[in-house]
Amino acid sequence: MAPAVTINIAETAGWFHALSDETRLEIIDRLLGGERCVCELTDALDAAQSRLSFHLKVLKDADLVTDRRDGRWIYYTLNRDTIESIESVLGTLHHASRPTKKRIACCD
Amino acid sequence: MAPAVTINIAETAGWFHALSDETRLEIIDRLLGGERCVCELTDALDAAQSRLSFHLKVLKDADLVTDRRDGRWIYYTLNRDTIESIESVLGTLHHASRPTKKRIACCD
DNA sequence: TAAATACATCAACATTTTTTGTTATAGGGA
DNA sequence: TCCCTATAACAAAAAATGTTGATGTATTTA
Repeated sequence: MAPAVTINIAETAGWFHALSDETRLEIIDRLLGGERCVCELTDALDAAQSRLSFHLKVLKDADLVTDRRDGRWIYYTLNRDTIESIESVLGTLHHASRPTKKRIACCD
Repeated sequence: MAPAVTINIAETAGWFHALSDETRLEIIDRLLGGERCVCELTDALDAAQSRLSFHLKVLKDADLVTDRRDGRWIYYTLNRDTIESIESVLGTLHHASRPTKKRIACCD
């Protein structure tokens, strides 16, 4: 069977893993409204600070958010470039050339 | 802070979870070429049958693939409708209204 | 310079997921 | 019918993940 080279498996798995947790999706959802500092997110999600910090790190490692410090606050922002990259992977899955015919043989 | 109602958190997390594993992405990558039976995938991925069966079930439960039986073989196919739904979630994230200005106050 | 604030990091633990090995079931051919 | 193959299902072991509480580190303010 032809090897598959369509997508970067490891990078893609990393992105989807970062997006596969409800807490992290809640964070992202809040960030849709613009940048937020950690304290706002802990309030909004009613979560312990260390818990938020853990999830923010996962998102940051996956390049889904960026942060900037302003005084004692650190503001997190959605990284729309990465989201665009993920969209394009899904586009690949969606629009990949369909098979021209059904299977002919198998397991021989 | 405004509650977020933009996406269905639980459903979205489920989809992304199914896509967050390298073995499952490999499977999907092979399915891009058309439907495949389990034995072809075990050969291609050099994975035990029980392992493949587990991951195929995860993909099936997430509605990312469908299967059909033909004699002794069961063929798996990508479900492009679901992929389309996931694309649309990402579109939401990507195109969500950007904030009009920087933060004004925080944590007071 | 000491105290307070905002956040990161670490270690311990519980829970969930994944892998592996084994057994069960269904279809096809002799 | 009996046997062989393809695959699902189950159970136990191994690995990964998330939560919590304690501690560390910048930064600001008194």
